[in-house]
Amino acid sequence: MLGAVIREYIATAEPVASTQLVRGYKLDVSPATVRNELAALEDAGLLTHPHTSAGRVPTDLGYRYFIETLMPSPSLRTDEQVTVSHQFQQALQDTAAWLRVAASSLARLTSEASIVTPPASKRTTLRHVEVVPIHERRALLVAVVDGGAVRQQVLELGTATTADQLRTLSTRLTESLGGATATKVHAAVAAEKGADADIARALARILEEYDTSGARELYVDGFQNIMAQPEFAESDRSRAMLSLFEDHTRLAEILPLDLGDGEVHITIGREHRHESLRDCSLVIGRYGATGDVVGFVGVVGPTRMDYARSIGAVRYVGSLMSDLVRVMEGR
Amino acid sequence: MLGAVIREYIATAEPVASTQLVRGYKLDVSPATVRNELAALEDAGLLTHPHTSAGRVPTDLGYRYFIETLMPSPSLRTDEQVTVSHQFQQALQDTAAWLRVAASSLARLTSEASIVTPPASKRTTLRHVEVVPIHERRALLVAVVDGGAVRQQVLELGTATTADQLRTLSTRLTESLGGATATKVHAAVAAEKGADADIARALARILEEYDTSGARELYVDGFQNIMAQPEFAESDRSRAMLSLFEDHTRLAEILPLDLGDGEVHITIGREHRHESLRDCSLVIGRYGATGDVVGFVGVVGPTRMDYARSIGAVRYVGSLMSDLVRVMEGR
DNA sequence: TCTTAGCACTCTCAACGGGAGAGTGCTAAT
DNA sequence: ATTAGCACTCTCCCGTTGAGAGTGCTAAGA
Repeated sequence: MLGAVIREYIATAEPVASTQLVRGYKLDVSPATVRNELAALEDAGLLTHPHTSAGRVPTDLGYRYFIETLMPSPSLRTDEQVTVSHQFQQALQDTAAWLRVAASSLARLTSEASIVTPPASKRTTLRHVEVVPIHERRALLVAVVDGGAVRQQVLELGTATTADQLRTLSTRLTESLGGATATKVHAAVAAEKGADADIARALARILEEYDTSGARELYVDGFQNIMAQPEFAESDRSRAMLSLFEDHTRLAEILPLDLGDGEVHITIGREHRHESLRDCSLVIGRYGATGDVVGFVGVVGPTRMDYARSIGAVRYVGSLMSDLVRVMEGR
Repeated sequence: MLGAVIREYIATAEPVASTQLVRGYKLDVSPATVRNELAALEDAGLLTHPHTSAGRVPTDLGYRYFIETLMPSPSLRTDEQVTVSHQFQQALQDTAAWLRVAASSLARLTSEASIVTPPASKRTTLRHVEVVPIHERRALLVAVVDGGAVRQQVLELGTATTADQLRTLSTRLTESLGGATATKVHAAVAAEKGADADIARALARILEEYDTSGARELYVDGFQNIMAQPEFAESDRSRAMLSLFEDHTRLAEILPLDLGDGEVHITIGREHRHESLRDCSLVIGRYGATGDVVGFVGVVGPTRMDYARSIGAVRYVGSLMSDLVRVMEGR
């Protein structure tokens, strides 16, 4: 019965009436009987109604109970999986596009807003260092880190340096610092002298930036999907959410950093700490390979959301992202 | 007088009444006189009023006239320039952060939404090629292009290859293809054989992607600023705009691709082709160095916007971005 | 004991109307 | 050319009203 109310409410966004349930689900009982049942569910705290003569609406607790005991097992249709997986194949070459593709796939699959963070690692290691000449006293430091991400930085060189010298330097740095963590690179700074120490310091900083597990970057897509929902009709609702996502420093407060691999974490309505997420639910999954490299994919929408679908989509896209990370790790 | 109406309307978002002008600007005439003048401006098409007994509101044409003849010369205060320039200094090292910093600076300066596109070039040249080993049969192709942008791509290698072989290959590719445009790289594909031809093809594709002048990427910030404005109280207004910015393929329709260097292009309300920008104005500037490398910085807001401020901010941030591009070009 | 028909009750929502207030346009006087 | 005075118009707010929806309760029936 609770399932029927939730299904109906998800579809219509209107409070569900007793007669509506009898008709819609061909129940062999009268509306009055249904009303009794609904009243019981309301006493249990799983439903409410906005005013005396309105139909029933699920509470946050109702959704929670539904998800944990009644919900059909979440999975995508095979053809949807194929479509998404195909898009990932296409983006396989261009690593910069992965996160965009993940976000847009999730948004399209669920018709909600999606969020994706880049992979971060607790102990990022350096894979390759290249110093590319720009000018005789200026160069671009390109660092490829474990997981395949590339970071670049402009270097001001103290002395004029030729391309050949830079190439030698690159080779040397890659060999001496390849596989090193931030702390190891820091240790190596002492061994280097003069300008090279500056470069080592810059590398250490780059690695450290990756080590901070809080995501500094966030890919959001499909925000307009949820803005179209009636619960966001007043623009200050969506504005509050948008401001949360535009301010990347507050992101860590949302992400379930202790999430296990392959698990999906769901927060519903008032379970959130943030006032602005009061009427929203988050479905967040973790991706990554060894447990060292970790990123998040998720879906944001009104509490009235198709949880089975969202969970299925988050799981699937998360698994695809994990595959990509594994590819970049050389497995 | 037009200036006074516009100033007042920008500040209050309410239709401006004759008495309000007399009081606010200490005019030595009666409200009736002001009304006569306002009526004349309305006949000229520079003002309207929403209904008979309401104050005056500027028309798109009114704003246009204001900008072109009456507006105070747009520039930022020195301390604001210093603040922004300082933020750019801080981000100087991390090239990936430039665009983010530009977008957030613009948003903060103007309290509007800001848009920034990455620099693109009509004839991108290759600066450096590096093939980084991931696995014995898999590598990461890292290409540094003219302007300092870095693109990466996963390569499946036909045969097992050692790190040393890849290093030699990188050096050879950098030397033979350094400074080459997409077409030249294409020509070189023929000369290469086997797996190396694949790599060359990938490089050519990367360069071509940069050559398409339409921006594929867009940094947006401060969207919540304009959502707070009364003209966006109904959420479908802002939703329409958001959908325009989320769909990057439609961006080229907005950007004034033929804009001269250092110029600022302004479109007001119904001057836009897009229905969803009907009540918005865009202030867009171009940045870039030689004219080869080109990107856009801009501000989006309601037509009721502080144009002087927006133009000043766009000009200044644009010039800072141009400086950065010049740095990356080695000058 | 469970179900259900019947009915009173409550609350929302849309439509209507009137009155206050704001601001204009016009006219006539200076 | 300016302006005082005034009628006119339109919005906005507020209270009222009636229809409609849906419930809760009660009492009768299986």
